[in-house]
Amino acid sequence: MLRRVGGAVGPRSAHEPSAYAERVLEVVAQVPAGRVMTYGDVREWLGESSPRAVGVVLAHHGHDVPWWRVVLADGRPAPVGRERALARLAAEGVPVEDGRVDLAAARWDGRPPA
DNA sequence: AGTATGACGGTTA
DNA sequence: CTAACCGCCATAC
Repeated sequence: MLRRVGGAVGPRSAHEPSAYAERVLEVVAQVPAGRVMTYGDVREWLGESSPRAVGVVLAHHGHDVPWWRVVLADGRPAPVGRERALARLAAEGVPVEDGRVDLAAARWDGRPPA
């Protein structure tokens, strides 16, 4: 799992992600390349929270996780950095059509790829 | 401590 | 098919 990237695991900045936020980041970090997940799916994995909360967490602490693999329920990337996300997704081989990910084909069911 | 905001989702019009 | 509204809940101020 992707713990801190800054080296030491000890004391970090004052704005350390809460346990809840880490849980969200954890899930997103597990999404394999070439696959995507919706905010609602992440929420389902967590068993609680709400898609909005997931978005807020990613917006503030998603810098270290493949946030572009988390898309809206309709298959479109989040409004912020949508271009960047589409480029990344396409590069990973995710089926994208007219700015929308083909969820039927790329939606990750949470099962290990291998 | 209370209020406002936001990388959303689903329903209704 | 598109547009608008409400509900949701952690985070920021």
